[in-house]
Amino acid sequence: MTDVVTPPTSPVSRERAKEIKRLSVISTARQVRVLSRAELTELTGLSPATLTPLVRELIAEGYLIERGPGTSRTGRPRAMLEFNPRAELVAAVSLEPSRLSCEIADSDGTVVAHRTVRLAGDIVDTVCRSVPELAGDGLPALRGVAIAAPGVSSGGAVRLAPSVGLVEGLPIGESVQQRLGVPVVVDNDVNLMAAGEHACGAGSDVADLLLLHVADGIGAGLVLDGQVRRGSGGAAGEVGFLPLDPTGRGHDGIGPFEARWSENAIAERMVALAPGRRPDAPVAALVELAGTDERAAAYLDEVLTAWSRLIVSCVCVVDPGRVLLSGAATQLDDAAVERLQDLVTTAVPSPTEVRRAVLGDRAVLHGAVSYALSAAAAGLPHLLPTP
Amino acid sequence: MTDVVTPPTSPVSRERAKEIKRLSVISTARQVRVLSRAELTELTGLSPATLTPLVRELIAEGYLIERGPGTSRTGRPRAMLEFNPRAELVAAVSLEPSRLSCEIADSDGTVVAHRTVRLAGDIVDTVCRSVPELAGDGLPALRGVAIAAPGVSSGGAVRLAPSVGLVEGLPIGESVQQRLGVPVVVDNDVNLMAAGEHACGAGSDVADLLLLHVADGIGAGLVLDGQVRRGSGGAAGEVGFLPLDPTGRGHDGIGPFEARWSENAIAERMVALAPGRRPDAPVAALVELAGTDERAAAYLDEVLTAWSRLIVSCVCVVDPGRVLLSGAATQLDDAAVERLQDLVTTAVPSPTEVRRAVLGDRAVLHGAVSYALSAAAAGLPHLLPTP
DNA sequence: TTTCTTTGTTTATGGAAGAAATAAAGTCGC
DNA sequence: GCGACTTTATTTCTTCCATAAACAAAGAAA
Repeated sequence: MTDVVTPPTSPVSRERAKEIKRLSVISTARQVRVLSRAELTELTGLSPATLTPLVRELIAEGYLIERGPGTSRTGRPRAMLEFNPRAELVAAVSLEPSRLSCEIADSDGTVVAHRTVRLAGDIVDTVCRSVPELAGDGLPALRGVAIAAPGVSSGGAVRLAPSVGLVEGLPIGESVQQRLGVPVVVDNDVNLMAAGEHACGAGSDVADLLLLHVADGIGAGLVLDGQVRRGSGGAAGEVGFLPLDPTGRGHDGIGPFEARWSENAIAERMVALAPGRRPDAPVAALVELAGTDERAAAYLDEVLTAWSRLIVSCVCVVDPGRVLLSGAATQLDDAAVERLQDLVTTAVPSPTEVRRAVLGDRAVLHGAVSYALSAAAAGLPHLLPTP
Repeated sequence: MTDVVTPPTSPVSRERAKEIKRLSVISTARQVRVLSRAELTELTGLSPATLTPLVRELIAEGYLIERGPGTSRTGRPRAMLEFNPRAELVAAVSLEPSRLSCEIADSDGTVVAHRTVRLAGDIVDTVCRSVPELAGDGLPALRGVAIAAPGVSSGGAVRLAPSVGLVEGLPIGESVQQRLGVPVVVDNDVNLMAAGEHACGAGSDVADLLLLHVADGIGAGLVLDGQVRRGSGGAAGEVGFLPLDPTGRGHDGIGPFEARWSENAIAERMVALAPGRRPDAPVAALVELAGTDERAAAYLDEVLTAWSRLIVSCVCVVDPGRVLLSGAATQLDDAAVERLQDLVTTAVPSPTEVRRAVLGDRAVLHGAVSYALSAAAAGLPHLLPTP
């Protein structure tokens, strides 16, 4: 919410109108992938007379590629146009403690180049050197940069930020934007995952979803009405702080709830249940052990109950309709997911689907792509029918 | 999210452009109230050449009234234009068990006419007769109708709906819209209150807020990024179902939490604490009694703690930044509000302001006005997700 | 009065939207 | 194989509007 000063830009200026039409065509083509001018006429509502020169322009710019005539039963065959995903590149930067991973992807989410660098010196500087290097001659096609930071990214408690050297309130996004000249979005990694699953994962068919990510901590990403919602201080989804557990209070960086039910906590408990080395995938190990060990089964049920209360809380507040399990929670098997679904259904006033996220590691990347592309279209009235 | 059959409307057609400009001017004038054409040029970005005929048109339609020349230090004095709130009327219909109250208000929220009728026969029919009657010769200025229904209004559990004779899934909004020919919005009364406080109450300066309404039940209304968010099934804000209380489960129409901490429950407890007749304003009575009676003070603290856990839950999920106390919670005195604020602050990761709502009974009305005006602006038939 | 300053209106001009005619490129019927 | 028909793409032409610039209005200052 940075646009406060009404810029003296007219609402329907010539440039804006042109921009809107361009984006309308590009965005439609991005979705449909291969289509004819006739289809563009139907989908965008633009007249053929408008489209002819516009499409010519987009072909010249490399957004569209003219393919041969398509099949047609009758009449003149449609000259097919194919959207060129390589015309739009996006950089996804992931800040981790002491490392920085950077990926260049096209608008399909196909990674064109990637690199991991050690984090030394100024973050902004590192990003601004890495991205152009990696993009290479594709740099002119760069449409946006999305930076994923662990923890809360803007305002609020920047609890994990110090670990990657972020100074609170440092306008890292703006700095990078000014130096690279493209839109930059900085956000929490969980929010990006939610955006990714919404764009092309387990939530692509709905407008609202909640993604519950279980890792070292527990966080949620919220999509409402097709947009990631961050709340006033960017702390939406800090569900680890939910007051579900009467014991334990205070916010010394970790919420009372997440201390007990995070992947870490489960791993520790697993060591107690099945002595040996700490499992890499503790939840998967727990699920497996629960098939034979009674104590493990009981503990699994405890975990599911705890998570269900988390989910129920979220559902009661925002009614997302769909909840995606991410991170360690993905390791649950079908039976466990179904159990979780039952626990939620009996406690909640509105029908809610619980399922696993599907993008895994690639969720953040897809979210970054989605962010960067929609950042390019930002500032325009939303004119496209949501899929 | 019914996939609306993509209307072949072009994104920047002539009509749309005109409509956008008109709305741009009207909405600016509505905010500023009295301004000159020169100010309109600055604020809307439209050129003087565009404004001259447009303003003339709006004057002819009664939206603007030309006043005398304003004061000016130098140069030609500005001819002031005043926005005429009476040019836009809005109907707010409130469905209650067995009654239906209907108000006609201008865009200031000033009530022009009101009436309460007993609910007999078809609701749609009653509404469609009452509104035009009440509007009288102002009917052409009617811009929208907002219908407030108790409980969840669409999809989800229509728990209170049967009490007002609603059939589940009945498209009451569409029916009225077709017969009256203006945009109609149907929503939960708590959502309308939240919209009202956001438009011109205790939340007019922020983009996000959560309104906690305590009455027979407990419900919350959620505004995120300037819009009321209803969730996928319209059940967002059903905070009475939060799993905060280990005891009591199941959703037989009333959440486990709200059964214990609603106004009703407090009233009953008050009768036990101070034998006599059941107080009209139990929370106010409790606050007063707590000054002298120790048991009352303890109970008040219990209530505040319970409410604070409710608030904390919501804040952790959506981080609204501001929480407004509505309904019975408005009866808290400053000290109690401050206590609540403290309880919330210590348990929450993000700074959050707790204060009383200010519109009281008029919140729903102002919300209805806000809804109806923005529905007219969006040109959307009705904003509710169809189940 | 003259001149200056700001405001509002009117007057060209270019350029796009919209509609319709035209050209293109096939299929189908005979 | 040839013409009629169908659908698609482009071009043409008219109309209308955004932009800009010139112009008129209405007072204040000199």
